[in-house]
Amino acid sequence: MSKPPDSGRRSERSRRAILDAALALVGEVGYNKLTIEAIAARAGVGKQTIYRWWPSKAAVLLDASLALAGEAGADSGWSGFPDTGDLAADLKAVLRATADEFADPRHDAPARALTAAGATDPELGARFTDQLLEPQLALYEARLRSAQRAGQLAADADVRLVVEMLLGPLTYRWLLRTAPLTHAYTDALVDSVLSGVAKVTVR
Amino acid sequence: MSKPPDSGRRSERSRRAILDAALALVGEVGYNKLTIEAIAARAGVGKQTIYRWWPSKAAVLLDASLALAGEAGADSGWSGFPDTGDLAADLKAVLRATADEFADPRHDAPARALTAAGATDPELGARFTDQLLEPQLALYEARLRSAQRAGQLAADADVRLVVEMLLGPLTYRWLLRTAPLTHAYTDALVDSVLSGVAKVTVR
Amino acid sequence: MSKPPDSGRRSERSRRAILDAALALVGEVGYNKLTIEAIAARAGVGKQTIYRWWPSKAAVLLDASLALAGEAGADSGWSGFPDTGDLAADLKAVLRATADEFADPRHDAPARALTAAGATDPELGARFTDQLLEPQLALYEARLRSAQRAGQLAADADVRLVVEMLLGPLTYRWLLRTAPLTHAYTDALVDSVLSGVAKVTVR
Amino acid sequence: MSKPPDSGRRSERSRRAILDAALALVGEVGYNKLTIEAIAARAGVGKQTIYRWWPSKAAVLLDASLALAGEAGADSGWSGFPDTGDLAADLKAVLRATADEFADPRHDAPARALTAAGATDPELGARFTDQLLEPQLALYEARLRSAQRAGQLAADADVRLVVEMLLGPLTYRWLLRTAPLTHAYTDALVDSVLSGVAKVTVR
DNA sequence: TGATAAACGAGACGGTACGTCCTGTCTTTGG
DNA sequence: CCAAAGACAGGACGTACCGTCTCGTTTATCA
Repeated sequence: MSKPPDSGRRSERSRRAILDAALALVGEVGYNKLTIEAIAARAGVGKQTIYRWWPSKAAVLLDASLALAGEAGADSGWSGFPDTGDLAADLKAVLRATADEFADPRHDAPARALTAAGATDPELGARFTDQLLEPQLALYEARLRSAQRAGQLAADADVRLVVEMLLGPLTYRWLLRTAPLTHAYTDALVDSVLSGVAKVTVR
Repeated sequence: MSKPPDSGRRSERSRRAILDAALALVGEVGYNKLTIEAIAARAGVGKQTIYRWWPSKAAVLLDASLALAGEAGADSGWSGFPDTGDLAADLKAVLRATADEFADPRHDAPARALTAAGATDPELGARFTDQLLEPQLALYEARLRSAQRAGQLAADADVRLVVEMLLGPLTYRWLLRTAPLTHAYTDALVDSVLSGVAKVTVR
Repeated sequence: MSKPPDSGRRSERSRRAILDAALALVGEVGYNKLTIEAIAARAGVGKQTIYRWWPSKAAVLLDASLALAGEAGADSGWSGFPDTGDLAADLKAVLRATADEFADPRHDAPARALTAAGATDPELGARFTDQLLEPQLALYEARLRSAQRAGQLAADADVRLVVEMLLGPLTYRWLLRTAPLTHAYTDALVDSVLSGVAKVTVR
Repeated sequence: MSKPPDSGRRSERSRRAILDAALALVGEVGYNKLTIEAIAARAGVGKQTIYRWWPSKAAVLLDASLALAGEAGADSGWSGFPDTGDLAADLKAVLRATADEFADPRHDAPARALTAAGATDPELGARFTDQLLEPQLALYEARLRSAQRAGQLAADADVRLVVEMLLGPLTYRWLLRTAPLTHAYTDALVDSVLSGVAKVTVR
């Protein structure tokens, strides 16, 4: 029966310093060499203050990424998903932006670390998925449903499957580094997903 | 000037024991808690014998997975990729088998571990990709090119992109555990990739 | 310029609870594992209330021992040192009582703790000596001076030295646990101190 | 079932460095502020190397003191206890030397630390007594028995008691710092112990 | 009889050291 | 003459307390 700490007394100053230090360090030394001790030292904080509020370095990084995502959203005024009426164009725009984001080291390092840690640690993976991933996927799904209503997407299409057809290949390339993430690639991906790759015979 | 060890004198007995111990332990305790010391103890081997031949625990696991893949191939008499002439059927069969393999804990644990480690460590990732992944991708590509020659696949389709459209979503679901890998899912994936998801208007 | 706290507002309830907790805990876990945090928890008191009034756990224990000694004195109606006119008998009675007290765990634990702490920390040692030890020694000295006036003790004897000859060996055995503290031992000690151990030749 | 380490493989170099560092540090910062971490750092040794061979910092210090005592004995060619035939003179010489030793900070600090630690920790105390103290006491006892045979000491005197009458008061003054350890004091002590302090009436 | 100021309980904080575990290297020894 | 066994220097782990510092909450004078 360990009692949870009183979050009312929590020091916001320390919380921010820890998240900032974690983000900075994961970029500098990588996830494997990231240590709680180094985060504490960089943040000017006692180790216990980290252990009091987070169960692992992965959890710290998850919160740091959430904060980063929150700021990024606020900064860019990205309230939602574009919906110009042209599904292909909208998807291409978003996938290009996503590819660019993956190319930015500030996001790349923590995103890789979390994805990898989540793949290995189911509990963390669940939190990662729920808190960071799903909200994004929901935006895609909303846009796709709008397209369905507009008659641009097959009415019986599995919206979730379509999202994964778009993000799966992109994530695959990014994570496994099998090839660079160019705009040409994401554009081709959108086209292929929408129209299929089988040879269309005259009917 | 460290001299590379004489691979002629290498003990096959120890090598196998180490790989087996690594596979067993990664299943028992997970990758993060897998230690070289435990592998050595389980294998009845001195630590130095591991350090002599592998640079890291990830490298041990990579070799262990290669050995496992070799055996699996030999066991099942899987010489190649089916080519019955029906592209969709062949892809569905292979993707079903792949999904089943991901569901087998003996493969799941090391595969997750290596994918995660490779995502974080570029050098290991490169070896993982080259030695384990690419050979498999090549089989898909060969089958797809055969389909192109047979007029079942668009002649201008980017074969590599198509492979990623098939394996990307599958890997995405597996790695992030967003949903279970059912045969219904893989079948739907193949269909969607081949025919596209956009509403086909009468032309 | 830190202001000393206002002792008028001091909570007697807390003071007693702290001293009691300290005595109880030193008996349970020993001095080395005695912590201010545990004392505070046991006493149902904030840590600051301890730090406000005592500089160290040793100081707390010293006050606790002083209180204990006060009570013990009050309980047993021990106002002074016996003076029946028979020096040897009086000393034996007191040394027996002292030996018995050392055998009582309620006194043994804090006494050992304070003696040990005082041996290592000169400042604490000085307070321990002045406040607890010297008052007792003074009683011995008074009795011995009375004996000198009665012609039972050599007029030129160094009274302080004699006290140490009585308490030194006793303390030595107790502290170093070289042998049990029996009444036979204390009796023999008194006799030996008074008459000496050298063979008395006929003169 | 933890296995004891193989003492055959022990590094003599590390052992000496640890003992030397412990002695140096206990003199510099005192026993309470002596930390295993500091000893390891000063000795250029991993902490584990200390924990492998000693259970506590007190045990390290005990071994260090044993080594010191061994050297001191070897250095000074102190083969035994003087036996000139004059018991009083011999005892005075040895007690003077003992008092001088207690005045030497190199011996004072570790001796205090061990005595205090042993008073609090019975197991350590037993080792301290057996390994360091008893061998010295045995020398006193031998000299006293020799005096008994020579008719200088009462034949029925408890030799152990006499030793404690000599060392008890000395130790008492040293440990509690009630008064300085002068040669005048040790001389008076010897005389008082031998001839007693009671007024000798004409017989 | 309230106002107000201090001491109080609670406990988060920046730190230090603990004792354990593992890393990767080096050394000894037994088959 | 290897290779197992394992000691070594190093360093991070997660925990326990240190002594300091707010937080509200009692108390308990004095205005």
